[in-house]
Amino acid sequence: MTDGSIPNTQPLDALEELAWRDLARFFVLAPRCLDEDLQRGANMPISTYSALTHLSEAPDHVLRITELANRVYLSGSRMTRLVDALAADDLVVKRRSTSDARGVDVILTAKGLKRLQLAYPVHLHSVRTRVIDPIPRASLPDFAEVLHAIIVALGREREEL
Amino acid sequence: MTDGSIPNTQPLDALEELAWRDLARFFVLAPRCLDEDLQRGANMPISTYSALTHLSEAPDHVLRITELANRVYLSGSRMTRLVDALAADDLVVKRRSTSDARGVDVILTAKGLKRLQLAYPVHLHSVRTRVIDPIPRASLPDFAEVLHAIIVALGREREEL
DNA sequence: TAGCGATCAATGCTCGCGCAAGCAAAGCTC
DNA sequence: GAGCTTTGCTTGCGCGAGCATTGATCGCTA
Repeated sequence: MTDGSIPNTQPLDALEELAWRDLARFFVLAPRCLDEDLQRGANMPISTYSALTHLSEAPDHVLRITELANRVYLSGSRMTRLVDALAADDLVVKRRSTSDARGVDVILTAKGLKRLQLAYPVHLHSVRTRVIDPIPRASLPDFAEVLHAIIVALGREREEL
Repeated sequence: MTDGSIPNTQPLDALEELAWRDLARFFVLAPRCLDEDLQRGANMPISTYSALTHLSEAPDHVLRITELANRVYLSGSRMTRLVDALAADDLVVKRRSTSDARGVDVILTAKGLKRLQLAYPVHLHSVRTRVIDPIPRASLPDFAEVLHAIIVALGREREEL
């Protein structure tokens, strides 16, 4: 807090309570549901899909492990192992960075791209069906804006308690 | 699909993409953030908090393990172990159900209630700061409604693919 | 240029979680 | 009421994820 006011512990009113319950349900159910869809339809976990996607969007299909970890919201250690697994399946190639000998370049292979292209429509359909299409088009702009405000608030963590 | 149309794999437009990205960030960041807050402020993981809350709201502060698992969105096996841990700390008591010898009643103790009451303001403040307060009051009704539509869509899983 | 702190990745470890199997009790059907 | 099925919980196990440590390298500064 920048001022000396009492921390906000006003109980949630009925409407806030409702919104909160659904938000909580959302962040429990959504990941599971989307992951299951992708698993069933393309035999691929979301973490893999996300990593491949970010690689496919990167210049030359190359990213460093740390950078990839940041974008996928995984820890560095986890990404090391994920990349190892992908490399074992020839979906990516690991190569010592030439410019920085500490770093490792992760390069998407043709096989990896193919695999991603196969999974893409499955995931897209899943996201549409489960999440996007249920949002009435007219409500979308407002919804996106509110959501963004929440994300920003989540982002500025660790001030006060 | 009930009709014979092609599955919806229309790529997301710009606005949908924006909303989707923030939703995805939300369900990654929100649980972490709220869990960290509660851990730091009350030394309690969210799963424990949720279990204790549901118990405190149940008649006589009693719930069966399976029922508790359903409400907290955990598997039965996980709940068995969680309840064991809570029982080890005397926050709950396990007792063979009298009406159904297969079942186990989980009963919130005075100590458990006390512990919950200590954690409550911490979590409330966390939820307010991170999530609820960033929502402009005027947008709340619409937001809640849209969110609920999404939850419903998430709920009716496993039709088509 | 020698040294020091910061950064990148790899590795060992632990934890949370679900699944599958097992067991006991309950319920159902003939 | 004997057997099959279902339900409720427990237990063994594996997987995904983060943390802490280590080692190599980089960059900055005296």
